[in-house]
Amino acid sequence: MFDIKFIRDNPESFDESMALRKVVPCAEEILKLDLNRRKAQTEAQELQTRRNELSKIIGGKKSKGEDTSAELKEVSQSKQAQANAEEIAKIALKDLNKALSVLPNLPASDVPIGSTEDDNVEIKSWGQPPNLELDAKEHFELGEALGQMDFELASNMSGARFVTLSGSLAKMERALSSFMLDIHTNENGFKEISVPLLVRDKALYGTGQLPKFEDDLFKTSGELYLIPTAEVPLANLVSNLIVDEQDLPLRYTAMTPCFRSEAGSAGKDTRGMMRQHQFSKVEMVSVTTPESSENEHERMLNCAEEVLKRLELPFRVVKLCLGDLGFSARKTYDIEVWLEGQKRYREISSVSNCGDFQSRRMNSRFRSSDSKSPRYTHTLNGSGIAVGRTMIAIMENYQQVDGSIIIPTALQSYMGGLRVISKDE
RNA sequence: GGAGGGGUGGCCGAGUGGUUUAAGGCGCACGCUUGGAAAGCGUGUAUGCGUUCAUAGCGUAUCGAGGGUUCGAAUCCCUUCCCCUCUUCCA
Repeated sequence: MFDIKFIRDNPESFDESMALRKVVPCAEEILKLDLNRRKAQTEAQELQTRRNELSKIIGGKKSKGEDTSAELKEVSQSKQAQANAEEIAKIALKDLNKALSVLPNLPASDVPIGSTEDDNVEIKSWGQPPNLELDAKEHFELGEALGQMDFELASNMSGARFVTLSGSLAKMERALSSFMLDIHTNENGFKEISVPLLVRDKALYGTGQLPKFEDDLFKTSGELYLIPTAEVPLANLVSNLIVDEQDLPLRYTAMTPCFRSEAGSAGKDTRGMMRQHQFSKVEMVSVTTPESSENEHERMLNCAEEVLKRLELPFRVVKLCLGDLGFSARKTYDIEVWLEGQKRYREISSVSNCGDFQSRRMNSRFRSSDSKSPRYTHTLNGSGIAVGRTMIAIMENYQQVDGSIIIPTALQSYMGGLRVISKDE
């Protein structure tokens, strides 16, 4: 959501920035609504001022038993005009908010030009692809051969894009969740939160999933939606709050299942656990001052990278180009992990700085000593990291000729000391 | 699920149609006082929007939220959200 005052002052540069994100110029139309609203509001307020005066006079006169018919007449005459002005102002505000609510965030100045993921820019890489001597298999082949990953059982009860894990693979999902949360809470200063998995539309509006992306969400028969990421409940922890500057940054983390309808991704990653309706993810959210969000962004990226480093999984980091940028983000880094079975890097974490975009929608502010009125916070979110895809990476990169999986050293204590997952365990 | 009670400023709390432009207290900030502190005294202490060069003034709205009645609503009516108590059911 944007500051209407900013658009008022910079309509041309606003349209130019929006054009980068393939949004047709709309500043003129928006400012027209804004002008109508202000005109009508000013008119209504002036009439209200007079009405308030008259009411006070009437009150005074009535208490003394004096005649008030003149005042009553004046009020009744202006009543309709005021109601009209109020109605116009109300509709204009509604239209204005509607128009603003579907506009994506403005990209940061250093976001690369480009329209597809091929235009993303690699900024660093870590580790070397293992380049196994064997004919590397994909995770679902390995998992099914181990008898611990079953897509058919899941689809029988839930349909496509679900999986059941069993035995050591089921345990690995739990182990990874604890492993990641421990890093973020013990070393990175994030506070662990247990959050609701069902939220109202208001919360999803705050983080930007609504009103534009309802199709990507699962909605219950009531008014609640299943969360597509813990970013939603974590960011909304600060909605409608004014926090003290000294309490910033706020850093939250949570492990939750995430639910996505995957509308529009038919045919994409249909095999395996790559793209499911339900998956586990550890999420990080930071709430900062505008001055420190850039640094926090780099910090959060490091926090996510650290998980892969400990697991000794090779990865690279790309900066998303304009066309690949999410709706609420002004800048995003994706971490892509090497998958030996696919022989390519695949997204395993997305770390975004949303600037004040979500904060305006959520009305999340902070009070600082150098400003009389509260200012909007900046919000950042990042996967820390996707648990399901981490399992895929471990399986594919640590596979052995006999189909067993070596467990990364750092994870072994979380697996009760287990070092290898094999079929005859 | 059933019955009842309640949501007022940072906090507590008064207020059932008109000097409430929300009493009073606490907290906080500044000032006076003091050798210094406490106490005391004084002043100030919300947010949005509009107007504006202005984060100065002025206007307007906000007593959980949204509508309504009225010349006038914290107060009356309707809808809705949340909290509490009892009861019921349940992990």
